[in-house]
Amino acid sequence: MNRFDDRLSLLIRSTPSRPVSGSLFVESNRFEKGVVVNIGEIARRAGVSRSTVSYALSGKRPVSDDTRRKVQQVIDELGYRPNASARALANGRTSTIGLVFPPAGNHYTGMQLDFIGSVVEAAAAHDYDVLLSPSGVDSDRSFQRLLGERRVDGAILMEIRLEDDRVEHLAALDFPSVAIGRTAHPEGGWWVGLDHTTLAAACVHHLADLGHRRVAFVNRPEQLLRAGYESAHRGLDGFTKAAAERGLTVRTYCCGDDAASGQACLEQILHDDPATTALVTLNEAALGGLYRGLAQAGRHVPRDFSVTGVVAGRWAETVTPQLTAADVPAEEMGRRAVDLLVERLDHPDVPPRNHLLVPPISLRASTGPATAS
Amino acid sequence: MNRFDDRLSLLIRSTPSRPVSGSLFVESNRFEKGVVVNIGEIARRAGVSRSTVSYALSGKRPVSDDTRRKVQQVIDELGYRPNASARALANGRTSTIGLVFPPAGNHYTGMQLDFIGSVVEAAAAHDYDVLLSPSGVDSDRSFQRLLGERRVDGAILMEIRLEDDRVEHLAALDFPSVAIGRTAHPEGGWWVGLDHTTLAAACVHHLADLGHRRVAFVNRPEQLLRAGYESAHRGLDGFTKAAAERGLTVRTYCCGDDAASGQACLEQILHDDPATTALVTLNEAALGGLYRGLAQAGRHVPRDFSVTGVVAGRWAETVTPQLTAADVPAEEMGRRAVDLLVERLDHPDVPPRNHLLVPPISLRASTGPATAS
DNA sequence: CTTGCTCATCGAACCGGTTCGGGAAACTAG
DNA sequence: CTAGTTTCCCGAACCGGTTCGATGAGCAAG
Repeated sequence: MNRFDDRLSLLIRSTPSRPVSGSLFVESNRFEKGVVVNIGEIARRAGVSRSTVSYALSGKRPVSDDTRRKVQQVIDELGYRPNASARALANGRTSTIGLVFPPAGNHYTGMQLDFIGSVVEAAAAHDYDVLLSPSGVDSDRSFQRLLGERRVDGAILMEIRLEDDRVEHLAALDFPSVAIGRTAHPEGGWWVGLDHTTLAAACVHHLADLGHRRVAFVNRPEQLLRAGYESAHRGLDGFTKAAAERGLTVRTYCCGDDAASGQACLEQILHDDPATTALVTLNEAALGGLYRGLAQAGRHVPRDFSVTGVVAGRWAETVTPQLTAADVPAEEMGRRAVDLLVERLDHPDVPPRNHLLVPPISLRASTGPATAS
Repeated sequence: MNRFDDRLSLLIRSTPSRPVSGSLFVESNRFEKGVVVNIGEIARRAGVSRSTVSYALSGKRPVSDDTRRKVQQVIDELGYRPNASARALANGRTSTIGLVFPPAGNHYTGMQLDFIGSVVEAAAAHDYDVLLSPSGVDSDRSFQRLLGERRVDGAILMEIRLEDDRVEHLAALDFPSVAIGRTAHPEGGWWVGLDHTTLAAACVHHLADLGHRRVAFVNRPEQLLRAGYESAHRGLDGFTKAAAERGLTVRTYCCGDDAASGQACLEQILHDDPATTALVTLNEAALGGLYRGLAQAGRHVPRDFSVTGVVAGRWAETVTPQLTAADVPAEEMGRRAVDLLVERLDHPDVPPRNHLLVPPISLRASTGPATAS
């Protein structure tokens, strides 16, 4: 049985399930009147050659108005759309970008969701599709597929580590990619970053200005810190230095990405130093648990205890009282990453560009002056 | 300048940026020793024909051990991976599934994130990639790309409406797809659904059993209800019928997908009927706001007021007190949807299958007996 | 009536795989 | 030694587009 028979049998098999005639689905290019609709069929019906159809569509060479109209009419009639694989094979571009993020083993946070959403929308605006690749490290199979099999024109990397083999690898290959986050040596790279150092420091200064002297830092899980996640490290750095500068007494904690861990972490904090009056956190997912811990310990926020940190704005507003925090502009970051990548794809020779964002602290309701103890 | 020159210029241009020699990246099949690595190159180096290489890889015809070893050795040496577009063109399968979800105009909820994550992981386990398509309705450009241009082998649809043109369209085309959700007439379709009717009713019975007589229902945004979202409709139905059955006094509300709307909604509830002692919600994103509204009204949960609903478990545990709720098994639903789709792709002739899930109510800390008023 | 030029179109090659039919070599049986 | 099988591999066609060089028609200038 050759390939065409196979195609026919497909047609025949599908027919009984629902009559195809009558309802004209312009999107189908397989079931139209029992004919395979490809560029050759369009050419035949329009009475021109395949190349003419191609040029009529792409506009890369002039085509007379008459034939363009005729071709367009046939295309509309049959609902023809050029096959993406064939096009990709011929011109070497897939019109797809890869979005690389770590697998969900460690739960997704709300921030990641915001990134994904904004990347998809921004990509759609540029006529790119987005292929998701759950790859934490360079050697993941999914990552290999993306690059080795040329499934995407470029990639956006999330959850960057200070030493990130994925970033280095792509840079060495000169493969078009943009990182959401900075490695330890971001010079000459393409990325969109958040200045976690400055933001964490700003939180410390905010609390110090309010008179807090004993402050805890709630970081992402230890496993991520050990893996070298940049936000965890830079945030910790900024916190530590600013706290030293202001002469604060501090303790730092790692905390799992879920509510239960947050609650446990808060209990630990108050156990280690009951005189603690404030905390700074990077851990969005633990926030609910931290609040719960405070409530159970009888500490009222913000009267007895102040909470702040670096969190996506949308989630900071979910808790009660709303969190005073440096709002992670996830939507903007995703959009900018796509814009950079598209620019890089369109102009392969432009020098690397990047954006380092430093959003201000949004004053909401979770911090207040330290009460004399 | 013909295509090969173009390729060469690419090579040349990329060279100065970083020396390629020395570091051997087995994933690259473009920059290896200045030679394009495709199946022909493998064949030449192994001293066999292209078809032999293909058969050695696919195993669709026997190949002698000697040549197989030789071919494999060359492949390993050069880090060859077959081009996905070419393969897709030749055998008509892209090894990609499309995940169709509405654009973020209406914010993403945590539940959607869980779906996306689990679908991506399950797909990876079956060696499929996932292409994201932000399409609410049939006519979206992104949806057209997916199908018309044959970018995917099959699709998973999220956020199903009772009358959903996307579902009907795909069914009419016999295009392999699985819905996460049920239309009004789900018979004979492929889907994974949640029995919102039963779950909402279970919430009502739970509250009625605790003695509550005046109960509010907080639904998804009105816009979604009008659009016909199945969860909003079926949930409302189940709530209304069960409440009638138990003789409860009820009011139903629509509420925006964010904390501020939740707070406003709760104020409205207490304004409309201050004697209300409990609510049922489907609106995960508003949950934080509902809690905040209750706190500000001086109603303690669960002593003065009970809250329950249908919410992804992970998010029910984020609020304080933790929500007693029917936990949406998002992870399981995503996984099952992928399993069904893969089955359908592998065996085009098996009859439609589906799963209707009815998770139990998880008793946590947000409901309690009604206090005599 | 040629020559030269522009414009519109065509045919063929190509992208990088898969698949089918056929054929040479090796092996078996008579 | 010949005829029939089996084993392994090759060449060619094909998937559905894009792109390049060539060609012929139409037209203006000489």
